[in-house]
Amino acid sequence: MKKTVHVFKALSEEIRLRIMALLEEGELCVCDLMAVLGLPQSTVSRHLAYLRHAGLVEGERRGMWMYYRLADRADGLAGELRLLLARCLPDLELIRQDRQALADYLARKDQDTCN
Amino acid sequence: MKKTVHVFKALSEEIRLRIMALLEEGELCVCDLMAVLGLPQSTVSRHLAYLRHAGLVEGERRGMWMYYRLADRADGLAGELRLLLARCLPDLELIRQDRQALADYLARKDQDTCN
DNA sequence: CCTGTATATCCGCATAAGCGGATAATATCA
DNA sequence: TGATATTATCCGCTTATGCGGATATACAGG
Repeated sequence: MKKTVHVFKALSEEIRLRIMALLEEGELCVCDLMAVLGLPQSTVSRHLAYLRHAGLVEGERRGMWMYYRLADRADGLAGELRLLLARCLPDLELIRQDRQALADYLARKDQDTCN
Repeated sequence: MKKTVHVFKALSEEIRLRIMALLEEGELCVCDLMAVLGLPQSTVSRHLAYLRHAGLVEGERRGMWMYYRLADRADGLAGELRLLLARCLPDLELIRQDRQALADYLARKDQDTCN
């Protein structure tokens, strides 16, 4: 029961819902999320840690970067909630804005790499 | 977005999840929930108010009693969450115990009425 | 009205949770 | 090893949340 409550708590915060929606687009590192959300690093890392402890997200270090993605083998509740979020979050204007900001950011990032 | 967060907050509390599971069995008044959960009246009423404000539950006064039930016309998110809870909550031992306690309580109640 | 019952709300208190700058830990590269 | 970049954690602070006794409100019956 504690675990169930913890999963719901993890999703009952605006920034964490926005992060979940962004990770739905694919894995991202902390600095990607900082740039798109416009939030300080400690805030982003803290929320990612919360989501990770709830089993909703998993991280993998590659070099200096920590890449986060939605947890693959999410058990019953977490898995169902992921599907639910995928259906319901795009209804929210702020979520759509974030996803557009992510697309813009990734385009800019790729372009810079070519310079 | 605030509404979405509010709905998740409503479900990220043990007592409120237990209440949701009990109301899945049918409408109940505050004193029924007090008896089954073994909690003081102010605590039960407060949690019911929280669930009501989140649109997950609705109440109807009949005489001296307020009967609460799961909200019928739950919109997108609330509706999806109700289905999800119906699937996932019975996995939890505490929830099954509560439902058994409810069944016992209702049986006793009916019997007393016949006296 | 007055009394008793059921429920909602108020209140002060204790704990939890979010914030973001500061610091520590980890990794890369010279 | 030293300098730099990325991320995690610590810290003090503020706000939010839950608690349950006390009080207020709503209703039924005399």
